[in-house]
Amino acid sequence: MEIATKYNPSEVEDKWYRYWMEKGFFHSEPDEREPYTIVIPPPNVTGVLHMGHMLNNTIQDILVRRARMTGKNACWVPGTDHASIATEAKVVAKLAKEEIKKTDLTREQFLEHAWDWTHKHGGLILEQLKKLGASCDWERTCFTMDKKRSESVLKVFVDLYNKGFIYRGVRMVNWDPAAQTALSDEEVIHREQKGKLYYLRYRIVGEDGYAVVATTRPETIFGDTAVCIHPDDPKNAHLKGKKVIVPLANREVPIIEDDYIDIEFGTGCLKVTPAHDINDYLLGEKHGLEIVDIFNDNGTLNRHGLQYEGMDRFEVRRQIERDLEKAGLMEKIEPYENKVGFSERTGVAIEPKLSMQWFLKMEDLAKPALEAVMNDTIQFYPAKFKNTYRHWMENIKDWCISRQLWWGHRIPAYFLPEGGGYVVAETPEKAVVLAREKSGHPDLQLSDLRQDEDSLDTWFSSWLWPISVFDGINEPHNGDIEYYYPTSDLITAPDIIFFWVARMIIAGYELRQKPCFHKVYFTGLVRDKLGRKMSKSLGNSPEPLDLIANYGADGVRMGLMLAAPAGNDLLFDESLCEQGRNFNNKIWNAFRLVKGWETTDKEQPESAQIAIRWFEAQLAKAIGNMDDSFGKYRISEALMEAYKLFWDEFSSWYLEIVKPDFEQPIDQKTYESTLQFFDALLRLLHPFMPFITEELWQNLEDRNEGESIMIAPLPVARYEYNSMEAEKWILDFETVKEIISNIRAIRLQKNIPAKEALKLQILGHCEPVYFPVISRMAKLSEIETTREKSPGAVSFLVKTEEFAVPLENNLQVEEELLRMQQELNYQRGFLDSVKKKLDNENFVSKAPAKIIEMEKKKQTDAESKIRLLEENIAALSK
RNA sequence: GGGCGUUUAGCUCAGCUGGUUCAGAGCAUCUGCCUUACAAGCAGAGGGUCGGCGGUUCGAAUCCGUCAACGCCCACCA
Repeated sequence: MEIATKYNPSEVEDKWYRYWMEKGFFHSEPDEREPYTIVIPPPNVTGVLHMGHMLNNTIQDILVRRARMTGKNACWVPGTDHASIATEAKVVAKLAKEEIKKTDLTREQFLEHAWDWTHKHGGLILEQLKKLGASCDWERTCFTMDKKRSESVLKVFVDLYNKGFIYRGVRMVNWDPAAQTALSDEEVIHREQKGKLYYLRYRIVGEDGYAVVATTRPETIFGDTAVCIHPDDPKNAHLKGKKVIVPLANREVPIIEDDYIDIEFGTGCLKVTPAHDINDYLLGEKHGLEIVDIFNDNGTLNRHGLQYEGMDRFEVRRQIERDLEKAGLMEKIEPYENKVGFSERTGVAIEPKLSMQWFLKMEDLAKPALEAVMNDTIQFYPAKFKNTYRHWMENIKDWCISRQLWWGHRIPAYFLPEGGGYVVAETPEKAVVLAREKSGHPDLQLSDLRQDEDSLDTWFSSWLWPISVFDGINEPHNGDIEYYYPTSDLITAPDIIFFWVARMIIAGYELRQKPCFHKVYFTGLVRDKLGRKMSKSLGNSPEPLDLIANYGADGVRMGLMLAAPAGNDLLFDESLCEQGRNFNNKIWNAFRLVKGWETTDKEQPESAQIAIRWFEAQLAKAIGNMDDSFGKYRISEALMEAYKLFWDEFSSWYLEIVKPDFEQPIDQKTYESTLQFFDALLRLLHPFMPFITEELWQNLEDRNEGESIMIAPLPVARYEYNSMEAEKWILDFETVKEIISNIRAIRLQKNIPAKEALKLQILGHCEPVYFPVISRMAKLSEIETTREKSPGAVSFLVKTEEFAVPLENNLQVEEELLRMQQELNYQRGFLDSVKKKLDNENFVSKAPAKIIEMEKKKQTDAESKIRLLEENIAALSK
């Protein structure tokens, strides 16, 4: 069979993915096996794959594939999120290009456009995941706004409303003037801003002079309804009880007193704008101040802004600065840095705004969810996120769940024709029934009711995800939810710990009285190799599908996993994919070698027997180490274990030992063992690199239709983890490797060509059973056990045993002497330090016996090494 | 302003409850090899006073204190 010298991923990836799909290997149904469940963090329905998705989904796929191979019934549920703000913004932008304004459309018309857009661009990201090899159960694909999920959302809303957790009220909320909707606190990002601190003069009514007020937002003066000072502030005491005139607006407002004021800040005078600042709002409430809202929903000033009406808030700030100066009402301007909130989605500065919104009371709901994480019912990896979580949960605020958007789940509240009352119901039909009851009008019709215009925060559907994907809200006792819930692992990024993770846990306990998952693995952020966040604007994010095209899906997966210890950000560089690709190639070539062998019934060489015995032990150890690493979610460590096992132990040592001479056949026994090892290695590697392992596994032996490595069991170790016997074979072999490496080093130093066979003299002890291996790997013609080495032989020590390689005309005696002298000096120094320790009475009396034993062994070893070196030096110097 | 975390080889990171897995791994680097599985490779080698200072201890990368740098999260001082 002719096989190319390089692995070509593109030739096999699609083929095997199709095969897996056709055979239904990804699909799961409840059965008697233990379930292993992951729900995907649903990406935005119209989003495209980025490196964060690649990382996140690679990890999920590794865990799912591994679980499947350990005999669990693995189910990975995929799906997408309707992403209300993001998607609505995209649709609005698209309409704008067609010169259609959202305000010109009815809700129904707009939604039609939005669904068109969703159907056109939606789900692309899921297709991209298939290229990565994701073994999702595609038959279970969900969308947060499909029928069942939408019904679930409404049902939960009604349920929580009826339990008294949901209320409606006027509150100060974060207003996004671009999206023109309220946002939750979590959707606001605070950033340090270089701005100015303006000192404005408020003329005192009835006398000369001013109250000087410091503000960062002079454009809000039109909303001022008071100026506040500290009651104990001597420098502003003269203002007590007076009134001042708001500059430009020429309105009189009272001076009020409150100890909320920081006397030291600015002038100690605060302008109070209850409509546009949360603190001012609270002050206003306390002092019964009027509330003047000066902004339109889009961030321009309304009629209260007088001559500035219709201008944008920032434009007004610039203009008002000039106008105040002109009017002589600007005392001074200082540069100033403060934190300003920005919309996570649209990036514009948030406007605190009073408005009527729907809220979810969080305090009681949060309690069991906090408890579950604190007592490790739900475990976080890494655990440091427990702190973050606790802090948030202990200070949790009510969740503003209404959004002034159309794309989303419309709030199922229906207003009565008169009196401002409303009813909450899952369907309009039920609403009518309730409305008739509530209003006392039995002939009330649906057309008499007006449904709330708002829709729900996207996260109000995402937080149900682990339940809703199994339809556990609509059908709380169906077979799927009973079997798959609680889910096993959640793989996500820490930036949505509050948005999503915490709220899912809350929902899990409130709606099912159970955790929604057992373990949460937080991935790091994917950064570039300079540590910068990958972003479109920086242009430093590689295109995932291009990477796959260049390095193969397996190569990219490995590149990501090599860089990704749990919880740390990973500095991604394409060279990591190169390393992944190289590894693929290594596996490929090992396969070429093994498959090229012809077998014979001749006897098995001793060296092969030794190699097999050793590799079984090495394999067992690696399997144990990998189990251990997976148990701790140290996936990159598990991968590195497999990587070294395949490359170093299997390829460089095992295969090199058993490899027959050129064009010679191999004995049947060794061949079979080798195939078994290869099979085991492929299975160990399969979760990391599904495609190449399937391709090679299918060709390693004759397979039947319907067989696949992805449903094969993981290899079982022949020895128990850390078994003494296996340890001995491994340790012995380490010594053998060291002997071989020493001989190879001598060969290189002395410039002896590979073809020239060398002789080895063993002066110390070495088990003869290893002679064939040493002879073969070091290319020896003879091994001799002797008491005296040949003159001119180069000697070396392995542990405390001496070996020598006799050389015909070794001219570099000087060099040899120097090397030995250096080694001697080192050993003497080492011996001194050990002796010093053993002479220290404190050490001998306080250290444990085991440690003292070890120190004594160090001493005797060093002494014997010194003796040997001294003898050798003396002999050479003659 | 509070809280958390990081600092170990050129780079990315392991080193759990102090002692032969104690100074490690991968990559990169250097040297020699185109040795018929693989140059996307093989063989060999070099490289760190474990951020600084102080303390506890017979013994500290590991525990404590302190300082420094960086990162993240939270917070309504205009």
